[in-house]
Amino acid sequence: MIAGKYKLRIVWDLKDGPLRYGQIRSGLLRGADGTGEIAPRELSRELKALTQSGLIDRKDYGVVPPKVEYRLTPKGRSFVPVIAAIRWGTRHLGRARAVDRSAAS
Amino acid sequence: MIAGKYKLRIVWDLKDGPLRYGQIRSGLLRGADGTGEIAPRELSRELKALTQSGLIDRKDYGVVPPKVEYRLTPKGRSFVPVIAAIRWGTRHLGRARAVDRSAAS
DNA sequence: CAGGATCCCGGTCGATACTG
DNA sequence: CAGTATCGACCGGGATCCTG
Repeated sequence: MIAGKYKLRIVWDLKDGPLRYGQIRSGLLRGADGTGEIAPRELSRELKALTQSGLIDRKDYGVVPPKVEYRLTPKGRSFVPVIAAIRWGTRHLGRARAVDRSAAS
Repeated sequence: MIAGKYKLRIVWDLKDGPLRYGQIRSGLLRGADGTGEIAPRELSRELKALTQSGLIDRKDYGVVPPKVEYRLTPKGRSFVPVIAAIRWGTRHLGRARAVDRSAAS
């Protein structure tokens, strides 16, 4: 259900409110230089999978230029504490990648 | 660090005490009929990775026939609650595989 | 008993180009 | 802006056989 390289990070990034496709994409940058970002195809697939799993919800505003927002469903929100636990663990076990701009914890 | 198909289950199974190679293997059976168990190569690799990550500890008794025990390190033990959180989540989100013989929770 | 060696399949993910 | 289409590399993992 949460398999995939970005699913956890996506859900985590959505915990503070809805984000648009491009915003999610920006949040997943691997390098500060912009190289090696997530391929649109990949982001699209992960979002689709998360939607089908019922963790997130897709809202298409049906306008041009396109505007689509993704937000957590209740189910998705119920999963956030689990991710928090994972993050807590990883932070204490070394290895944390700490790609967190929200200065939580 | 916990990537891999069996790592979480291995750590989880070790939470109640040390287990020998064969015991871990038995605990990972996928079918009750014994078909499709984990390949020894795979178990070996996951155990090696977990050892290098410092989550488990390998104790070789150096006897014949071979006897090797694996146990959690403090670091590994500190990770158990995280797995518990994951299990809690999955149980509440559907999808739980519930391969649990310890009747916990 | 606890692994190592070998072969190979399939899924995941990356890069690039294109579009309503 | 929010995706799709296409091609291909990587590698996790399965099956089987072998060994100190």
